[in-house]
Amino acid sequence: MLDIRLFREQPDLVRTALANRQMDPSVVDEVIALDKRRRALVRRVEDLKAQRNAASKEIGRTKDAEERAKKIAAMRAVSDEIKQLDAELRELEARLHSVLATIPNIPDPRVPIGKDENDNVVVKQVGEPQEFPFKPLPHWEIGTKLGIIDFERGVKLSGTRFYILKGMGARLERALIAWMLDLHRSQGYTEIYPPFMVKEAAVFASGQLPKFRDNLYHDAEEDFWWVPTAEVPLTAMHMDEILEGETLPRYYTAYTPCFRREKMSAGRDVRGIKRGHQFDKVEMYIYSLPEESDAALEKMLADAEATLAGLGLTYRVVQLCTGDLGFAARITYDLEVWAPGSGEWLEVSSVSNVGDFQARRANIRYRPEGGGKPRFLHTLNGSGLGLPRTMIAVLENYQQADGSVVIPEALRPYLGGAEVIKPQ
RNA sequence: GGAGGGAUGGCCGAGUGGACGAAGGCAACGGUCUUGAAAACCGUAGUGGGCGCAAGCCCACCGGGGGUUCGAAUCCCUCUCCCUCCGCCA
Repeated sequence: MLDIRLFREQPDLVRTALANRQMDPSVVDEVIALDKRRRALVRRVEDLKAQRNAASKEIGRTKDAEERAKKIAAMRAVSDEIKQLDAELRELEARLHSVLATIPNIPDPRVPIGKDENDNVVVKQVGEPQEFPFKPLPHWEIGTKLGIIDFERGVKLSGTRFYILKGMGARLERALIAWMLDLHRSQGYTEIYPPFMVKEAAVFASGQLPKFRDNLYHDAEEDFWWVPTAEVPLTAMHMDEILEGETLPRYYTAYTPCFRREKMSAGRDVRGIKRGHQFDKVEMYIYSLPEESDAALEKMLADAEATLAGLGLTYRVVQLCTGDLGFAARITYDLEVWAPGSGEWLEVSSVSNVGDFQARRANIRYRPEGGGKPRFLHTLNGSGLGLPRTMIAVLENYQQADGSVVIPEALRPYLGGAEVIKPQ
């Protein structure tokens, strides 16, 4: 959520931001008009309330019954008007809120301006796409041949975009999760195990609602929403809190499954395990002082990179342009890992500074050290990493001519010392 | 699922229609006293919004949302959460 003052004081900043995001800037005028009307109404209604308060006190002091009745009668009209204006005001504020709730964050000035993902900028690449003495297979073939991914039974159970991991496949998934959590713990993050279903307010806080309702699963009877990412509970965890300044920054990491309808991606990436309705992810999250959030972004990016480096994978860092930036983000770096079998760079992590955007939605503030008014803090989120695509990269990069897959060294302690996955 | 009891400021806790933004205590902060500290004493302290250059004035907030009333922490409705007991359950 953007600060309403931005619309009053720097409307062009917001218009430009929306235009750079390839969106219609006319909502800005709508917000300004609503805000103006709201303030005029507030003034009127508060004026009447002040009148009423004064009169009520007087009535309380009036002993003479007749005079009292006269005063009460006079106030009845005022009270009725207040009631009516209050109702109007409520409606107006609800509208203003719902319009504001759908306006994305303002991109950081350093973000390259661009139309879509084609204008993203590759910042750096670490490693080179590996040369194979044989034709590397895509993971769906490797997984099937090894007997560690069962697509057919996944579909039998749950339909398209579901699969079963079996034997070393399931263990590899678990090993990756455990290893990532341990790595982030060593980087200073506190491990969190959150609920996987949360209430609507929690999903609103991180920005997935109301705009991305179509991509979320929720219970039809109760207010339960399946988390599309751990970012949701990690944001909402501190909803409506004022944190002490000296406890910042706070570093959190969490594993959760993520549930997404993928309505917008219908027909895309249907092959393999690249895009499922349910997938695992280890997330990093930082609550930061505003003045430190730039540095926090650098740390988080480095921490995410360490995950890929630790697995010995070739990857590149891509800075998203304004047109490809997520709703809540001010600035985002994607990490893309090379998948030689599929022959593509796969997005395994998205590291973003969202500034105070989520903090405003979630009403999370901090009290500056030494006292003072509470202020909104900054939040950052980043995957470290998305599991299925990491799994793809591991399988495709570590595949051998004989069809086996060598296990990255870092993971071996998590797999009872096993060094290779052979057909089972 | 059934029955009952609760929710008040950072914390504890009083308050059942009229100067209550809310007694009292604890904690916090500033000061007096002290060589220093403690104790004691004095004082300051919430959040959001509107108007204003400012000083400041006003409005709202006693779990959330509605309502009754000239006036609500207090009465009514509703929702949420917590506690106790019973039932069921991994």
